[in-house]
Amino acid sequence: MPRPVDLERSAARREAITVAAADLFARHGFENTTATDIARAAGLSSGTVFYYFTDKRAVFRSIFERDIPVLRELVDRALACDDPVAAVLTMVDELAADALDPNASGILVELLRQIDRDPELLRVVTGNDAILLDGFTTLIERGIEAGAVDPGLDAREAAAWIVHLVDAAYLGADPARDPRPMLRRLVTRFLAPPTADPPTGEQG
Amino acid sequence: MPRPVDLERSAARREAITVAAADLFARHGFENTTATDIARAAGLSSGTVFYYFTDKRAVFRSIFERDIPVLRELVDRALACDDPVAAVLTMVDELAADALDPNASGILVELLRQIDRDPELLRVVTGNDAILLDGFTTLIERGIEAGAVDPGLDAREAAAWIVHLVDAAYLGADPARDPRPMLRRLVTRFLAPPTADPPTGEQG
DNA sequence: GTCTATAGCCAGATAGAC
DNA sequence: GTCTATCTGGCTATAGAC
Repeated sequence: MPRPVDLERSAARREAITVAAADLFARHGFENTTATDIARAAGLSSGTVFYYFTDKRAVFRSIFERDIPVLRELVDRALACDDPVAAVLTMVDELAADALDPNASGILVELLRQIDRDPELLRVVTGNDAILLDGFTTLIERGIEAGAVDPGLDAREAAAWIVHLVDAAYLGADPARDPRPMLRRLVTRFLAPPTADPPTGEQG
Repeated sequence: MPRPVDLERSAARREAITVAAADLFARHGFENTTATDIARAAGLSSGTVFYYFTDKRAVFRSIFERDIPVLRELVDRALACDDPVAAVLTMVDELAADALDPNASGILVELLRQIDRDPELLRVVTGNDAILLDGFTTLIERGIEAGAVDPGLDAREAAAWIVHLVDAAYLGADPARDPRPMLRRLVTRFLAPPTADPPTGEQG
C-alpha cells in the first residue's frame, strides 16, 4: 500500500513557507521578493514553493487566511463583555498590540498595495474586516442604548473609523513607542456623548 | 548663436512626466509601471523620460518635491491665525481635502512602500513631514498656553498623531464620503482639556 | 532634445530526473 | 514530494541616429 499523504507534514511545510514569506514581503515588498528568496528562507527549493501554492500571490494570501480564526475569537470575547465601551477599548488594545511587531507597518502597507491587484485577496481581507466591523458596530449600538456612546453617531461609520485608527497606529508603528495609550484616549473621547461643557462640544 | 535652453519648456515637460507618472504609480504601483508607460501617458518616448530624470526613482520623488511650497504656505497661513485650535482644524481640513482625490490612497500607499527603498526619497518626505509637524506642534503649544488644549499632552507626540489621523483619512479614502466632519470631531475631542465630567475624562 | 532599437539582466513558472 | 535546470517574457537604462 502506498504511503498516504502526511497531512500534518504538508500543513507544517505550508506554514513554514507562509511565515518566511510574510517576513520577506514585509521587509522587501512583494515584487522585490522572489520565489527563490522565499524558498531559501523556508529551507527548501523554489520548485517546492510552487508545489504547495499555485503562484506567488497565493503565498501572499495565505498570510491573511491565517487571521480568520484569531479575529473571530477576539470579537467573540469582546461581545461577551458587559460594558460595551470597555469591550471596544479591549479590542482596540489587542489589535494594536501587534503594531509593536517591527514588521507590522511593512505588511500592512504591502496588503494595501496588493489588495487592488488580486480579487481573491480582496475577498479574504474583506471577510477579515467584516468580522471586526460587525463586532465594533454591535458594541457601539449597545453603547448607544446604554447611554455610554453618543447617539448622534452612525454605528457602522464610527466602527469603520475605529478600524482606521488602529490602521493609523500600525502605519506610525515605532516598536519603541507603545501606541495604545493614545489610541485609548482617541477612542474614548471619540465615542463619548456630548456634554453641556464647551471643551468637548460639537460646533458644526 | 545656438538656441538657449528653454527653461519654461523644460519645466513643462518635467511637470507633464511627473503628473502622468503620479497617476500611473497610484493606480498600478511603482514596479508595475514601466518607463514606457509613463512616456506614453505623457505623450513622449521612454528615452525622453531618462533625459529629464536620472532614473525611475527620481520620477517618483518629483511627485513629492512639488509639495514643499504648498505645505509651507499652508502652515504659514495657519500660524497667522489667532485661535490655535481653529488653526489646527483648518490645517487638517485642507490636508484632508486631498483625500477626496480618487488616487489619494494609492499614492500614499506607494509612498509608504518606497520610502524605505530610496534614501533620497526619505530625505524629501522627511522635510515635508517636518513642515507639518513643526506647524502642528507650535499651534498645540500655543493652545496649551491659552488653556484651550490639554496641558497633559506632549505637543510633539500629539502633533504626530494628528498627522496619523490625516493619513488614516487618506487610507480609508472613499471619494463618495467626505472624511472631514469625523476628522474634526476626532481632533477637537483629542485636544480638549479634561473636564470634571465623566464622559470625556481620562482613566489611566 | 527626442527618437528607435536593443543590450543585459532577472523574474515566475514548468519539466522531468530522482 | 523535492530537486535542478531551463524556458519565456518583460523590464531598466543606454547608444546612436536624426
